[in-house]
Amino acid sequence: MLDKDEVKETIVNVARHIFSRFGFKKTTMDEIAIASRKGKSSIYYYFASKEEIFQAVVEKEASILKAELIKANLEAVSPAQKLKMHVLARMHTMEKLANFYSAIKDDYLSHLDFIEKIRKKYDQEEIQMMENILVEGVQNGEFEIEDTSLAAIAIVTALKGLEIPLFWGMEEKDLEHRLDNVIHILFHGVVKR
Amino acid sequence: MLDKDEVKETIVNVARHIFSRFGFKKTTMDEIAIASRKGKSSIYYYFASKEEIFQAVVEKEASILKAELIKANLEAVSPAQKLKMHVLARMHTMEKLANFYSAIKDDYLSHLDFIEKIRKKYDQEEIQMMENILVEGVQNGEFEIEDTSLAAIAIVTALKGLEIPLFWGMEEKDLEHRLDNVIHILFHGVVKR
DNA sequence: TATTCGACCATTTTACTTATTTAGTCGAAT
DNA sequence: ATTCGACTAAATAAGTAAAATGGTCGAATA
Repeated sequence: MLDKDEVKETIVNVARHIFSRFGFKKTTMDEIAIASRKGKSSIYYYFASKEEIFQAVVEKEASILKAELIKANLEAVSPAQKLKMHVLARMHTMEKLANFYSAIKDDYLSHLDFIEKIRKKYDQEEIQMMENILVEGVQNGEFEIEDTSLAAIAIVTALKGLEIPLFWGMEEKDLEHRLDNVIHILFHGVVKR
Repeated sequence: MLDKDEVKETIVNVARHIFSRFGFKKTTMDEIAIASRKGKSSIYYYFASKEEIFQAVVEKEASILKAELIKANLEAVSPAQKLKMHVLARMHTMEKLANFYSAIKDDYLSHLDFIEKIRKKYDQEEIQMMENILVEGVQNGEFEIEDTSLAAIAIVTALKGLEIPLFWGMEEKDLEHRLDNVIHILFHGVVKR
């Protein structure tokens, strides 16, 4: 017997899959209901509206990224390795999640406020994770950073900048090349004085 | 008496202005003709099609950026200053050109091939400009870079990543903050060993 | 009590037809 | 060499009726 939250999660996963094909507008509640093997009204028992399901999917996407980043962090041992793993895990996870963002391209503007809200929240968390890595590296003697807080913001900002072309379905093939560049910047810097 | 190329340039400038409001599809040749104070057929005397005008506008946008970068380069004296001026000039120019790219959002996919072609060409030139700055800095003793070629690609890639949010009309207010981060990365590096 | 369901409604979207606009042409005028 | 008005075929917008869709409700089920 599944409890309420488990059913909700199942529905969210099903919806995530469907939204990833043709976006928000072109997905119907009937589709979600059928794919969830439920009556439409049952879906409405768990979620108040299509919008609410959509928002749950967006949160799910964000939490998947977060989970992958935490996993990468735990697997790596040294701070330098953590940094590298973070960058790689982030980009490869975003590559997977890109389906969804690419599909909701047309619906993006009408959900901008919510999506930005979620992303800002998770950005803060990512910056915090990054700063922890950097602080550990400094204590470790592996890194030499003046302002870890600013550096964390700089790195996460750069990573966010890199992910966007992914969403719009361009230049995916260039991902590895871009990653090399980013890691090169982070590890060797570009201009040393 | 204006010669042919001057008239063409006038038309392109007028068209650039009009395309920047509502994009490609929602702009009519009659509008362009009226705004150019010409008959529609006269426009067709100078350009074979609406598409051709549009492409000329795209090239114009790219060449404006290039001109601004060259100007910034000439004004700065030291390589470090050139680097900083390049970044600032690029972002502030892109902020101005963002109108256009923001307006053609809906038409972007149908002109993707041409736009990408133009951008790739100018990217190459920008990377070359950047490498010249870096090489000069190394000779100067101001910079210490292992691979100036790779560094140039890395910097330009990072700048390109940063410009995209601008096109979609988001986070413009964060531009200065983002710029600070980028300059911080470039000048101080992030992780020094 | 917690959950599922079918029947139902108001609103939105689609499919289709018709009217208008638009990209592009052509021959004459300057 | 350049401009223009009149013209056409094709694309787009406007209008409308039919279908689909988001969401509700009360009864049924477990």
